[in-house]
Amino acid sequence: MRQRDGQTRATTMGEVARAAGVSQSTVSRVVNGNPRVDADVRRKVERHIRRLGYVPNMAARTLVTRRSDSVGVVIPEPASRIFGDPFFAQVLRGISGALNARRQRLVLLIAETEEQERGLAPYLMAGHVDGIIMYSLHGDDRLPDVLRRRGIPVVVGGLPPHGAHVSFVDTDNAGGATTGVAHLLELGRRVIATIAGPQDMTAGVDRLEGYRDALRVAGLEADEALVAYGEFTRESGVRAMSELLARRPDIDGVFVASDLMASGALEVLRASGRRVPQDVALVGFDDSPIALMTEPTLTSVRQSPEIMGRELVELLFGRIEARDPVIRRVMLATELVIRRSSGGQPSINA
Amino acid sequence: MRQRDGQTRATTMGEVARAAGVSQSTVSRVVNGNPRVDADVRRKVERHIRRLGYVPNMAARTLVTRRSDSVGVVIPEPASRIFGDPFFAQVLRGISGALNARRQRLVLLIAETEEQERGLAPYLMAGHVDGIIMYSLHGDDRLPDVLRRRGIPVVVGGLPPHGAHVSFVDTDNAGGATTGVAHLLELGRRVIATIAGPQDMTAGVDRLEGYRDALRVAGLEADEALVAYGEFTRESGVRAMSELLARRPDIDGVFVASDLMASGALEVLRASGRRVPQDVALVGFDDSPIALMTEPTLTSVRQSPEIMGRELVELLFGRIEARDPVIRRVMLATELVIRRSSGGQPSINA
DNA sequence: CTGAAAGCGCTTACAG
DNA sequence: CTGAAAGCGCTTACAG
Repeated sequence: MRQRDGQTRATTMGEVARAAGVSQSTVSRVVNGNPRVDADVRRKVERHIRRLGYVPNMAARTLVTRRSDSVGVVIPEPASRIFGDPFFAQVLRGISGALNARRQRLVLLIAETEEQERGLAPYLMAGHVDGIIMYSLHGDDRLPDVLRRRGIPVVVGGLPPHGAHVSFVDTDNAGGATTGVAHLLELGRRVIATIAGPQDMTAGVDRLEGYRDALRVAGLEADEALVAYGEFTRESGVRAMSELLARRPDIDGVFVASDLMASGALEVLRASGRRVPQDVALVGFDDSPIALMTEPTLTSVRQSPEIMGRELVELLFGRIEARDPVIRRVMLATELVIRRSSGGQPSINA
Repeated sequence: MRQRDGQTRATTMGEVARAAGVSQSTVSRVVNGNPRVDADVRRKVERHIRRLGYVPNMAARTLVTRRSDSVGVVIPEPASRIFGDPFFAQVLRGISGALNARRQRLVLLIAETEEQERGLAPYLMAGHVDGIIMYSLHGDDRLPDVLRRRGIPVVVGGLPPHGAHVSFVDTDNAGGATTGVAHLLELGRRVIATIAGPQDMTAGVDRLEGYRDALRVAGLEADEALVAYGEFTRESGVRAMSELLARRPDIDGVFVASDLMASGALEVLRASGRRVPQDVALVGFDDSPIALMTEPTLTSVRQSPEIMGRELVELLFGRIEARDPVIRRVMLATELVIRRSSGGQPSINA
């Protein structure tokens, strides 16, 4: 049915019903796979649905069922990180795959500023999504809690900075960092610096804690001159490594809280005339595709962003479907992948 | 209002109306910023809206206005590429930013298989989105045309493989490739190979054509032994470079149709004992963040994925709002950014 | 400027 | 197994 504006008006359920000589209720039952429909009637209705190109109107359905079959994914992160760091895309892929399997849609909501994030709240509460996944939370982001209080199912990737009143999936950041630093210690490094992540994110805090734990266990005293901070970007890795070298030129090992920052650190080390790993051994975090692109390739703590995405979806639907009020915490293990930047014995899976 | 299941039932417009002692029509006018409302009445209604935490139900609104205020973004691409190649995220960012500015929502639809893509059609036609953006099209993807015939506004990133019946934004792939190869020629290279992209994508075809044009203009004869094909992934770059070296060990320049493939090619060149750029000069395409991570850094043809994203949104809303039936083609310029992998005089913007 | 009423296209008891 | 009817929460002529 063509209208003045060239837009094709969609066929309605009532039209299908009339064409097939049945009631609208029957068409609805056929469309929704209700088994209590006579096989012949079903076939007839299906034929007319195909012939007329009928597609159910989602808005009408949502209005009555209160299910939109879509999930909002909120990433409060500025441009600079989202498109530089493979992590975001990988988590998103995990989410997308799991959602596809459930025939649910993904509404992507990137909030580059706090103001934009605040603007999201009304939308998220308007029933356009059945549940919400957030990840890469900063500081005291109140949105998860606001949504939860509204009764909207929400789950979070990464331990929320101010504790969790919602279910979340986290990586064993501290454990992973400890393993990375322990590796450097085993290789005989003794002046081990770290480039930590942002301290308003638990991933940043926990990886730094893991670094400190490993040194403490090894009986090495903590030296704040060996700690520099970045924002999980390449440029901040460049800056942080320069600072560290200026403060402690005798550094012989560096644990960097992300591969992207490690790639920046590597550049600075090389520019300073140091050989990696001979003079300075380097360990990154993420085991992202970047780890294979640098020269030398990066030893890195592998996390599983795709699995995190998948688990977030499972957790969310636990809440949505079972109305499960329990707060669940899923912790994902890490694994050290040894490559050339540390000079260790390469892993099989490197 | 708390229900049995702990879900908070949303306040309706009627409840706000009753509380404020006005009609539902008036509340609707206030919510939608209709100017024909008495200032005092408006204030009173707004107070009750805030007090009750009223948020309009999108499904109900969509049902009558036929506008969902959301846009579907369809990327028909397997996992391997989407999360390895910064290009996708960058285009997405451009789209997301432009959509945010218009207060429109982004429904992300990743189709990893043709079957999944087919499954998208009913959803896209169910009125859940006001328009559709597709990019990274392969082969004879019929979806844009199917949607167009349904009267659904659709625009495409990259020239559609089988010609365009829809508006699109494309990069000057051929021109960019020609510039890249001309750069190698100017540096005195004479045995210039190429790693082309997939030939079921116009970006792949056009960049190869640009390579051939540049050689033809220079009076060099075409040699198919100098052409290898990849799929815009790092691994395919590794494979293709190995093939090329086996066929023509005398190669002294390579134009690679993407930075990700170039990073793979670089690894093979280095492993073969060749120095880059002294023995083999390398030019990539994209000027993605990867170009800065390799050693040496990559000379590359810069394209503007974020601008592509933004332009796609503009084009789409031209269709949606003006019911503009004209097919528009937007062509984005490229720029050669010279870094160390080609051994040329570095650009200021490198 | 304001309100009563119809209608958007579905689903879902309810009755048969 | 099938149908008539109510209702989901809005917007929008229409009348005043």
